[in-house]
Amino acid sequence: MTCFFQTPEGNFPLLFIHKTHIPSPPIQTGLYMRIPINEVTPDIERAEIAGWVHEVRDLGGLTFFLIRDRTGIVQVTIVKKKAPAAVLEAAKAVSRESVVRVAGTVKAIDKAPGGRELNPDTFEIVSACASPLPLDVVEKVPADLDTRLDARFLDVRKPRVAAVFKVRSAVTAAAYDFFTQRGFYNITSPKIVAAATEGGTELFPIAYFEKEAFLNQSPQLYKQMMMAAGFEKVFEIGPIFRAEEHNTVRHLNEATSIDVEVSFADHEDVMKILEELVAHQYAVVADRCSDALAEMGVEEFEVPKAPFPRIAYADAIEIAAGKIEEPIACGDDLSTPAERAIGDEMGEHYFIVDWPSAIRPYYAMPYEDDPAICKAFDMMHPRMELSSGAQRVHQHDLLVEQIQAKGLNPENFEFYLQPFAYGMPPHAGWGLGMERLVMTMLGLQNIREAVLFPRDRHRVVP
RNA sequence: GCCCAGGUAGUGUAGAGGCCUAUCAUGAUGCCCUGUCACGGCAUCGACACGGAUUCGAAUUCCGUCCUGGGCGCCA
Repeated sequence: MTCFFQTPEGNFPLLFIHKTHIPSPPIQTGLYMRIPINEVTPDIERAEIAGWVHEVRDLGGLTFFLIRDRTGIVQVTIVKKKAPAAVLEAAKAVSRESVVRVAGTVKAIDKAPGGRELNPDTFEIVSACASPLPLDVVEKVPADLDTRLDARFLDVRKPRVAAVFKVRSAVTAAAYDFFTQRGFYNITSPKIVAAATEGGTELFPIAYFEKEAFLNQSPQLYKQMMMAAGFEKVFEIGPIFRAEEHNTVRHLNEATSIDVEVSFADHEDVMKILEELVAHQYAVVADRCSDALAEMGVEEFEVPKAPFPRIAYADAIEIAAGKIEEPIACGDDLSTPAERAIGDEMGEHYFIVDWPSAIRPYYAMPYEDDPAICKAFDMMHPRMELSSGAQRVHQHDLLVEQIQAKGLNPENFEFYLQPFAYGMPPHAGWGLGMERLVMTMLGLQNIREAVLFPRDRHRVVP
């Protein structure tokens, strides 16, 4: 028997609406007529909710249940002397984290969390939860990250953990908005590829029928092909795979990349797009995710302002040399301590520009007046690198020359080089690491906390 | 891959050769409790990663294996 919740036409309660959620009428499905828990307010008479048993406090004649759904938590109070026998029976049998359906009258009570509680005439166990739980959802006892990831579906039941992914969802949505408004085409490139045309990072080999194939490390080459195709402005948000055996708090073997490529543009043009995107994503989170931020205990959420400062690679090296013990010179890659030292000095998002051509990929465009440096850049958060990009070499012959200069064989780059011989416009682009963006935005200590199901050197499940 | 630190009830911990029939908290189960909000009280349940060595005696020392965390390296 289902209890129906009557809502006056056009008069949905608005008191406790989270900004992250769109106010919604009762959700009628084949199974239920329920309302989100954050819309259970003192000014409605009846409510039917469905959710998980967050906590139980049994005082004898009086039992308090905290019931949780994705929108919030409400207290359900059962008075032993007054409640129907069926309610008492279910309330006695139910275990924590079971799914229940509860319907009854809503009362305004100061003593209850949120100033309201539900006195049920219906209390139904929809799906019982086994015991003991692999981890404590209420967080009276903390769990190690490894334990949490092993039982991730339970871990993200914690409102504090779920908040990370509400923010991540908003960050993704903000990017789609941003690019769509600016006339970018959204593309999807293949993740199964035949060869490692870029060199550098290691690839995961896969079995592809009778052929050898790999998981793609980056959509880079495909973005560039779409420049030759005349799409002019493209973006893609998708997975990338790196078979590096790294073991750090800021590396993943499967990550999400926000990738952009723009024709008739140079590195400065796409840096502008990048800084404006990041500022926009922060602004959207600040505007729409205040509840999620509060849930995580983020008190000061500063939206970075574009433009971000630019610092030349040579000057960055100088800063690092003055701050760290190990020797560092022009032409070196930035070590982790060097990166951190420069970040401390800058104190905000910034770009490192004018990199030596020798330590950037062959497709980075050298400066015409000084080919020793190139039009490549990294976009940094004080804690780490978030993005790298460049104006690309679009001249076929120069590209062949640069491939050879890196000690690579142009014959292995046939499918990459072909578009460059048939009218390739000048173009520039970048890739931005989604997980690092969310990690630095929220001050997470480990990048794995920014991924639902992280893939690292040792973890392939769940 | 290298270096460091670890692996004790479901979860998080105490433990430094005999004091361990292993601490505390949380949890689960039972009983008491009508306004809790980390509810409270009483009782019960539940663990030394695996293999080997040293020793009269090992959770504790040593070796190996597996696993975990952190730092570094690697990283279009």
